[in-house]
Amino acid sequence: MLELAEIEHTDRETLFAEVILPLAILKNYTYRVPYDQNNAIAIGKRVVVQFGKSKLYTAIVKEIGKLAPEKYEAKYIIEILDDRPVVTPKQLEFWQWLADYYMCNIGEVMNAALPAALKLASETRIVLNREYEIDKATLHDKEFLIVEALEIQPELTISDITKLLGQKTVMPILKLMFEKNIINISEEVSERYKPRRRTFITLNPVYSNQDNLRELFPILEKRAPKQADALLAYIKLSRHQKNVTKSELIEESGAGESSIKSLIEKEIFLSEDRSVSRLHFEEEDEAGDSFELSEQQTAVLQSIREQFEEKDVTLLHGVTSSGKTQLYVRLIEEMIHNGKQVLYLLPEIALTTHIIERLRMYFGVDIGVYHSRFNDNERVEVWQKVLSGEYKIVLGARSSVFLPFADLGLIIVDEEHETSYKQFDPAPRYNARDAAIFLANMHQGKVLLGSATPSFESYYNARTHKYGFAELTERFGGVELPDVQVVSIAQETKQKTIQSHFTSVLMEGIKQALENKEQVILFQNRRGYAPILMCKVCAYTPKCINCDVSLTYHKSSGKLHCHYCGYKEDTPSICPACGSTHLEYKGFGTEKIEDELSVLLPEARIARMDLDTTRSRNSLQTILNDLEEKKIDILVGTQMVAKGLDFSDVTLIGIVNADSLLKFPDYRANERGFQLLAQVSGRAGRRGKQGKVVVQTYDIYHRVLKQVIDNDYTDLYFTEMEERKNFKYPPFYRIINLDIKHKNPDVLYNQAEYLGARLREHFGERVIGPEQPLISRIRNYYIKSIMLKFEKDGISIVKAKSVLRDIITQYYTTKLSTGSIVQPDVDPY
DNA sequence: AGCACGCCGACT
DNA sequence: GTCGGCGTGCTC
Repeated sequence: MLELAEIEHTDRETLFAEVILPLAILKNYTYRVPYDQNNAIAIGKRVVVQFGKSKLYTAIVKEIGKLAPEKYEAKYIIEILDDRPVVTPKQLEFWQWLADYYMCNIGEVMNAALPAALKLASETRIVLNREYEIDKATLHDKEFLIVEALEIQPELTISDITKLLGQKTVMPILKLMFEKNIINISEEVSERYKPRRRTFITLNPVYSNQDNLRELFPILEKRAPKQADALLAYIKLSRHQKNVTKSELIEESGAGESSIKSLIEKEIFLSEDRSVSRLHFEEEDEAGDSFELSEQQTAVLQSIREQFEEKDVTLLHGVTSSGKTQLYVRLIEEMIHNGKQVLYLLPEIALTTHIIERLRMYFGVDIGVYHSRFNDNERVEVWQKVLSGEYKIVLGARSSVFLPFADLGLIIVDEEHETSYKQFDPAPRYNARDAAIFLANMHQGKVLLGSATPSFESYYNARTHKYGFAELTERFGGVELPDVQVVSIAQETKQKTIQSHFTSVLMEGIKQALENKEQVILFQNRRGYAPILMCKVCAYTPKCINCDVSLTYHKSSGKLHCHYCGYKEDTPSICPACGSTHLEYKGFGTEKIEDELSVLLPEARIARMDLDTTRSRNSLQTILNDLEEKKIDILVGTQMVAKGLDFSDVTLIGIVNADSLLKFPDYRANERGFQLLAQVSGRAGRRGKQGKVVVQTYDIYHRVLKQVIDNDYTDLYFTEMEERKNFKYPPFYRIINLDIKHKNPDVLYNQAEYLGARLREHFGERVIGPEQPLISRIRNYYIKSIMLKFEKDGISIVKAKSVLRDIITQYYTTKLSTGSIVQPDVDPY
């Protein structure tokens, strides 16, 4: 196998390219390079190949060689799509590492890594780009044909287009049309991420001279009184605010849009369109503007720099609002100065306009932003700009570790403990935080992990000096930590002071906040209305027909929903088992909280934020806008409200039921519970006013609650670590889970037992199970799981994985494995 | 992932 | 007697 550069005068030679196909298949496949393409082929370029009887795929060239495969006749590459490689050799190495580490196929990694528009396949659907006005006169014949066809039939697949044009090579045409923005890839959920734009009005500087202004007034008053009103309103508004928007001006003056337009035409007003942050951050921005680091921040920054001298990874433990972002900005600045690239990773939900604008403010517009709310065109654009080196800084979610960086100096992983960094379905089941560490290492760059509540793994690595460690203990600008109050649900129930799900303490707090025109967030970690519908007579509960779970009642749809497969059915009015009409809703979710609260507080403006209300287009931004504009008094939400969002006027947070956070059967329950509670609590309070958190629970003496009140992370850490050690859990042990699935539970039982036995032959006591998971059937597949616990030293994890891989491969060759799926999950959550 | 080949049930 | 169900195996 050789590089292009080594190949000279190869016109006569036959070259073969080993390619990666975007499929979950075990091997890579070798294709023959057409003679006239010998100079065009290169590693990292995309090629179109036929795979199987009729399918065309975009594949990536992994290696180029001269030897013809012995056992088969290689097919020809149909075409080479790129003039320059779109994937770098470093990325290919990274892909291979991910595939090995997370025990999946490199094709699956490719699938996750490449934006859809870079891997057009024959079943990819093409649509017209509605944001582009097509001038048909400029189109070539074939482009014209495609556009015409798309006007009749809004979606065409690539094979449709092949038939339409009557030729096999359609990709170059489509590629060109894609680049000219004529067409788009059809996506089910392509939600264009639009920054909010506002028109700002300023007075022409000519009129800052009082005399000129005095001259202007009488003329306007006479000829256009409305315009004079607008001008007056502007002067009034600008007296106490820096920026005046057009809409504010219209509202204040009572003048119409047209009056303002004429003033702009007369060049009395100047207008400018600017995108504005969706969230209120004036106070924080002020802190950012002055950009003076506190004494502690300066010391910590210096300490991080020193630790980077010796260590590749440093953990920054900083309480909420301690100004971690300001340190990041400093470090980014230094890296850019040294000509290196920086990747700033954030959980998806925390990627709001605010943080983007803030960084753009510091570093100008050359910041790439990459997340799933971007449509595919935009994703490809970011990809290309990272590849060309135009973007030095990328701000992105999990998948941005896949961008084609050339020289990464630093990766910042903010909120490093966030479980959303781990992808669960589909493969690759990778953790972007851990992948980032490997990626940085490949570039000889550094990693900074930041969190107010670090994951135990990272904290442990820091304590054992594998990672560097730095700590910010003061809240920036002296903002106080909120006052956390634990309230007993049991006691209030006994005293009958509880109203539906709200204790008197919480209720009083809400009323107080509403009176003060402050905002409230209520947190309930369950969506829907009621998780269980139960017959009072025979205790029957409706279950999902595909999964082993009870159905959740959703009042908004009036139906019972399955949260695992999406199945819905009508709510029965009589019990299907015994015919009784006494059906009762048990438990409660965000929908019910919202509902009951609106009865108790009819005048309050209540909104809900959970998966159901944010699924549709722009709905997340709408909710955030409404909150910012004070159109919402109380926001009821799931986890979502806790993750990285900052609302400056929220003074009260209510945890409706803390027990559901702390009592689930998982060794991480306490760690997660603490993180979530600490995070939600961090949302309360603002400068000059201490926030308040009310935690409702049945178990007021729960250890973790005390640790939350005291904000004592280290106490949590040490108590939990003792258990982790005793029960052989991370960070002392590495875990690999095997999920075995089959449609028939009896067959599955035998398969799982067989696999378990085979594994035990090699790994002995390290094998736990097979066990029945909490939810034993999803989407009609029964599930068994086997857990493997490997001690950190004494066994090579690489070797163990290779043995494991062999066992799975061998298992698939046996007749017993028929119909079963084995899914490894490395470092599961 | 697709698609074809292949072996058992309800239909013209 | 055939159409078609989806189980299984292969794709350079």
